[in-house]
Amino acid sequence: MTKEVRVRFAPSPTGALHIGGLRTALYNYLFAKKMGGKFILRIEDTDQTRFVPGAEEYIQESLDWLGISPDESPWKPGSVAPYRQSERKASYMQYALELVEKGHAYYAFDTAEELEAMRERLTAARVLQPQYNSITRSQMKNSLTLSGAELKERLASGDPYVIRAKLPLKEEVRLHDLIRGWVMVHSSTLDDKVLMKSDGMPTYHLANIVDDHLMGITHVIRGEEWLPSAPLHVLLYRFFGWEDTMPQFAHLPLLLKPDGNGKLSKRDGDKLGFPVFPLNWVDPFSGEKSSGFRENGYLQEALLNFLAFLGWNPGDEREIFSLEELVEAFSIERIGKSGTKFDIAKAKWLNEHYLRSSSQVQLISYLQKDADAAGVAIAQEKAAAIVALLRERVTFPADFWRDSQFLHQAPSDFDPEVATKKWNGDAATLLQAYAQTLESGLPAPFDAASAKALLESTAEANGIKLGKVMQAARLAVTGLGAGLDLMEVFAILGPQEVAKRIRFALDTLAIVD
RNA sequence: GGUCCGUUCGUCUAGGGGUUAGGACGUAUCCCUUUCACGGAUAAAACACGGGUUCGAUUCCCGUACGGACUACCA
Repeated sequence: MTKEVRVRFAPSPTGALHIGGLRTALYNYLFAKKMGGKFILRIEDTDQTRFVPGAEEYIQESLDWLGISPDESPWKPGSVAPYRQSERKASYMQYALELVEKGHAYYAFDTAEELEAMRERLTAARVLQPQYNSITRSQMKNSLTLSGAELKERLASGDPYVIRAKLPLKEEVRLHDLIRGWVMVHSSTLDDKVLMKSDGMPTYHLANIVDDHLMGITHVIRGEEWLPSAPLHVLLYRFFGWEDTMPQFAHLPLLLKPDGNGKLSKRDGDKLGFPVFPLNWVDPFSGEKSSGFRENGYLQEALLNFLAFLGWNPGDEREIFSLEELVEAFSIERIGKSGTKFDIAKAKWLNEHYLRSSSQVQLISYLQKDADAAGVAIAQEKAAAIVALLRERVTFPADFWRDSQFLHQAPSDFDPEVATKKWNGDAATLLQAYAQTLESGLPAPFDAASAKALLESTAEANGIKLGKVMQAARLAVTGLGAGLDLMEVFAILGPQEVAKRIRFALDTLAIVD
């Protein structure tokens, strides 16, 4: 039997969870469930200067909303707790020290100014990549260049220092990526990355390797932006002697801007008018607001389906997948290699699909909720009729209310273009007669069929062709030139309201024949 | 600049040495219809370029171009 699959999603609580991060979380979840393994959430808050209050809760709420809650997390600790790196702080130093002892890391005392001076010197000497590496470290202030006595003294006096990885000068580092195959990088292009910062916190690189090891992570599924540092991570596993349990890597293609160039960013959403975050978010420091898919009316099933297909496909022609179906169909092998442009039109289409397959009761509740908020009471029967008429033509839940405005309130003005083109003497004559009939009281129930029959007979009695005046009738009653089946609208409004609206139109609209 | 990754219709993609290069979104047209949608049908639309390898390359290899990521005591 093989080892249980354990994957982790490891965001930093530095703000709202980006939609790309959410997709990474989804793929981790899908893989874990597919393999019968565990999906773990670890908060990577080693940069105290970037911590943003509320960001953790935002992450949690986003995952919960999508239905991909982690099996283990800070809020649901498993056997490898804690799940917040700030709470694991105490354990990292011993690992860094272990590397120092093994000769794979060293203390460095260089100040920010000295580092800057080094880079300037190197740049002046036309060194292409000024970096702290196997060559330049010999000229810097570190435990490799300082005398044993001075090192002891600096350490004892509490001089601030970092611990850097000591990378080999010449070594081909190979790593196998589940999505990209073998990736080869020469160690001479890597620099001596900082492992422990002077504030006593580890950097991503150290914390990540140590925690993945300690938490029994079997597969690291993360964004492509980590690919360049993956060779360093492989080296660290080797330094620790953990190579035989090193997780497998899968670097996901990035989500790109819809118009082509670059990684999708927060600004794109603002600019193009669609969200790039799952939920609304207000930055606690700047007060800046970002809108979310959820509040924009996207259904969680739709966002899930949309996200899953950004870089993955099942290999056949199915497009509509529930979370369970995604789990069933998912495989890392079918994740694409190239960056994916974010196309909101597809998300809208999916949303329409899921909205239409929602229950009548659910859709009515959307309408009623918005009506309540606007202080309008809609009889349940009327709401049901509205939803039935609208369900094939909405994209978002809020459309039920928005697109049924004219059913709740008589038009105060009329589409001028339609009025000019369609309003004529015949229409006025017919509607005048129709309104009169409606006002005189009707024997039969007033439904779409009887409303139509009555309109037809009225037209016939006046020698008017119905087709010529339907648009005018629509204009008179709704103020608009297009929309729902007019007779159904009449039925919902009822005879008295229809007559009243016709009277108003007759009084308001000028006849231009 | 350097390192690494990538490149099939506008977009998401299937495919893979011999195919009419398939699907979906979007777009257009037609049908349905009192309008608009829905639905149905149809159409336009792609293998970045140049060399190899091969009987044959969109598919394999190498270059070029283009795009992207990374290049912090951020993750």
